Amino acid sequence: MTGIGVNQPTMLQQKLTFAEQVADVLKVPAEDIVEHLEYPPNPDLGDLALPCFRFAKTLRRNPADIAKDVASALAEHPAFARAEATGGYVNVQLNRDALMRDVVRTLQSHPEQWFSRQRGQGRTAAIDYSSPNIAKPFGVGHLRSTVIGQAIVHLLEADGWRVVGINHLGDWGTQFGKIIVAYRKWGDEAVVRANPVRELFSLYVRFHDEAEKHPELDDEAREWFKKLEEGDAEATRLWQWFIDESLKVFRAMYHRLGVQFDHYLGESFYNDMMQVVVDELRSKGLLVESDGAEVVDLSAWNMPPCIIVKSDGATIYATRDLAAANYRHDQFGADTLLYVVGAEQTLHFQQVFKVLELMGRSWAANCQHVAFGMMKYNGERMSTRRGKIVYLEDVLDKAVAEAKRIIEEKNPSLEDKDSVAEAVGIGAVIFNDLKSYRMHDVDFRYEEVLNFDGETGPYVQYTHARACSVLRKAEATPGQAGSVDNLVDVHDAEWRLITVLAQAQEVLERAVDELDPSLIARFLLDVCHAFNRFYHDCPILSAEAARDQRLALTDAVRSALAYGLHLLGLKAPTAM
RNA sequence: GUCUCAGUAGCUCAGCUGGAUAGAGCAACAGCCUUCUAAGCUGUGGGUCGGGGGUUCGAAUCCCUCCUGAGACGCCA
Repeated sequence: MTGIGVNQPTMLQQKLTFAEQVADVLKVPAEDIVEHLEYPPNPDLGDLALPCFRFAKTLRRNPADIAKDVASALAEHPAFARAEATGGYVNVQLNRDALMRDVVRTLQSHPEQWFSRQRGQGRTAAIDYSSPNIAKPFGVGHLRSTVIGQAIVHLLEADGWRVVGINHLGDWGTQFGKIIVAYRKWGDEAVVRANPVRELFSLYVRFHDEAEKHPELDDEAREWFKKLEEGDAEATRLWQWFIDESLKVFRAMYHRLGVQFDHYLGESFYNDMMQVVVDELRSKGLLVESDGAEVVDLSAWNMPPCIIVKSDGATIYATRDLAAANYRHDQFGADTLLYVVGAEQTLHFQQVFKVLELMGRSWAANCQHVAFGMMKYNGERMSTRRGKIVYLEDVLDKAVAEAKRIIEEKNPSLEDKDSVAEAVGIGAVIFNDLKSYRMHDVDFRYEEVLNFDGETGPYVQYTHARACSVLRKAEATPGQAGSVDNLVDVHDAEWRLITVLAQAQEVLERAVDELDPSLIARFLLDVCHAFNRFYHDCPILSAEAARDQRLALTDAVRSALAYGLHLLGLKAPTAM
């Protein structure tokens, strides 16, 4: 366990203290013991537990005896209030006062320190996320890459990384030939200007309909894309116009979602870097001719070949991704490249990463495809071509309207109803997408997104607002409410809350290591549940001796939730 | 066909670097607001952890195999 610089009283530190105290007894390095410490299934048993069965073989003693020795070794240390051997387990109870003081004090003033020890110092990650296609609507399908990516940006930054967020817009390819053809045939400038993305998209859908009956349209589209590649003035003008209009709509959507990028770099940005990649591959002898195309043979790694130059001489997305990877490494100084892209592109990224390795890029090992499952609707795959898509804008609007309805019903005197409704409605949508495992496919259901009860974004936001409300009633300043200087007996509900809050660092580190925001989402739900239980069981303002410590604890929860919500990209209204 | 990923309560999921009676939420039912925001809290019912083998003191978790679903499998991204 190197790297714990400051002597932080997090649960991680408690574990380390435990491990160091018993390392001699078990004749095992402390860091190995930390790995095996766990939380007892039932809080009555204790706060931390060590199963001793695994040490039985090497020590040639039975687990129950080992547990007894471990327990007596722990009894000597002030951090532990009680250590007990039960069967092959050692259960300890921590010193409540000490941990509570440190959790609350740190959290009140510096929540970011409570969550992290800045392991990413000196590292830079470039992360590719959202990356929608120009002239196509922003559907709920794109939500996943967008919100997962944005949350990962926050997680890495929280752990000390420098992060470069990149929106790899789909602004190139034969699809633009199609849209140009469709626009020239059936489009109307005024109509497009009024609602650019939706109108361009319906032209695109119409193109596909008509092309089924009139295949010659496809040839026309190819011709127009070729003109675009050759710099034809008309083609370029239309293409640029589509991009400008799309970006206006996308930026508005990102603003609503609280999503930001350091760079918008579309696929077309790399056009003039392609030849360099091809030349390098060729000079390194990696390219082989195959059916008229030039490919990198990957059969030694049990993968199909990676196509670099198509048989018509044009490059392809793999080439583009190679160029982009080099650019991100060289220009942004990124030592780690992340791609938040759907799981259906897994093979493609494996190929690209392998080719980078073959090109001798040492950092290829730090490239990672952060894959996620597919968003479906009514169990069916959404299809942009056929126009079968759920517009994200519609989803957000419905969620916000639902939030507004609930506010009118429950808290009609609330100030800033509209901005709170916006924060809560959008929070519901974002949280819903972040809370479950990335790799699962999700079937989009309105009834689920529009339900604000239980394990939802609004529940977390509500709990935060509730804590804020208590502080307001106490006329206390957030960040310095109450005090933990003089503690009176810590109630079980208070303690339960402390033990959850104390796990923040472990959770953040695991979320970073696994690039999985859902761990943070579930942690926040645990905090909320523990706080609401506490809120229900323990009077705060009307408490006598315990008033100060409970107020401080409430403030600590407020701080932790505000910070956690920020990590996930949700707003934290102080009232709702 | 090959490869990858998934399969846990009616539904959505957690638990998966092996450990103590498999946990939440939703839905259903039953309680709790003259007291700090009931978007809350408590309780009840609900499980062959896809099936079968194996490893182990111990398997939802690791290995093998089969079944089911999704995705990928060369000139789209």
